[in-house]
Amino acid sequence: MNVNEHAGGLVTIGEAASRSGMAAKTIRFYEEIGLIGPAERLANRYRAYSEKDVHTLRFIHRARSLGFTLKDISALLSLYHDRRRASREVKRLALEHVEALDRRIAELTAIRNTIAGLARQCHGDERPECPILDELEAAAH
Amino acid sequence: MNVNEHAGGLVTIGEAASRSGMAAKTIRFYEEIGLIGPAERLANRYRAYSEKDVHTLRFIHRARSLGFTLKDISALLSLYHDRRRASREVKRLALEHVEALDRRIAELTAIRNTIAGLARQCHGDERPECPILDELEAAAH
DNA sequence: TCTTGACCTTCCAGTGGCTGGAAGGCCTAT
DNA sequence: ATAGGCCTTCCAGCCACTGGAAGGTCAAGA
Repeated sequence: MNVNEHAGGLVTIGEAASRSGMAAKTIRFYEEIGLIGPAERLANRYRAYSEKDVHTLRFIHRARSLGFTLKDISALLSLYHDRRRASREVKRLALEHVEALDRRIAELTAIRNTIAGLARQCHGDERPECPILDELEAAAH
Repeated sequence: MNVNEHAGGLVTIGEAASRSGMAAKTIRFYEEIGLIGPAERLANRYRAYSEKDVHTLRFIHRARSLGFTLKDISALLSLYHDRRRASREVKRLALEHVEALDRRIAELTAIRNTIAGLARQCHGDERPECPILDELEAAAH
C-alpha cells in the first residue's frame, strides 16, 4: 500500500505534480504567491493534496498551457469555483485572450517576414557584404 | 547653439535615446550589462555619445524590435563592428531566428484556435454552464 | 540673485513565471 | 547502519527592462 493513498486520498506534492502535469516547485510557487490557498499538512509537515486540489492544479496547468496569465487564471479560478457564476465573464476573458493572441501573431508574422526578406538578400558566404546588417544599421522602419 | 552639439558632435543620453528610439534607462542598462562599452563622460559626469554610438544604439533598438535577444544582438554587434566578417554567420543567425518565430507562431495559432473553439461553444450569458471551464477542468489535451 | 524646471547621476526594487541549488529532515528498503 | 528518494525552507538567478527615490547640473526667466 502506497503512502500516497493514506488519509482519505490525500497525495504528496510530488504526486500532485505528476497528476497535474506541473513541477512540485511550481505548485509551491503558486501557493507562495497566493494563486492557490495554503496546502493541508501531514504530521511530518509534508503538503497534502486532495482530488479536488489536483483538479484545480490541472485546471491551472491547462490554462497556463493556453497562454493565460496567472492574473487571468486567478479570475478564471474564482469563476470555476463559483457554482452560480455566469458564463458571460468567462467568455469575455476567453475572447479577450483570443484578440491578444491575434495581435501577437500578426506582430510576429510581420517580424518574421521582415527578417526572412533580409536573409533572402544576403549571400551568406565569405563576402562581408550583408544587407541584414546594413538594414539594421539604417533602421528604415 | 545647443549644448548637445558641443565637443565634436557628442550628445547626452537623452538625445541619444530620442535619436535611437530607446529610453535613456535602457541605454544605461545596456551599459551596465556590458552589451555596449562604458560611455565617455563630460566634465559634469554626464554620459556623452558620438554619432557612431547613436548608430550602434539604433542598430540595437531595431534588432530588439525584430525580436532578437540581447545575446543574439551581442553576436550581431561584433559581426557589425567587424569589417572583415563573413555574411554567412549573420545569415545563419537570421534564419535561426526565422525558424524560432515560425515555431512560436504555429504554437500561438494552435492555442488561439483552441480557445476560439471553446468560446464559440459558450453561451456567454447568465447561465452558469460553460464549456470553457469544463474543458479546462477535464484537461483533455 | 533666486528660483524653476528639465535634464542628468546612482542605487535599489519590482515585474512575470518560474527554475536551480544548497542544506537539512523524513521514510523505506536493504 | 546506510543509501536513496522523497520532502522542507530559503536564497539567487533568468530576461529585459521599468519605476522611483534622492540628489547634482544647467539654462532661462522674474
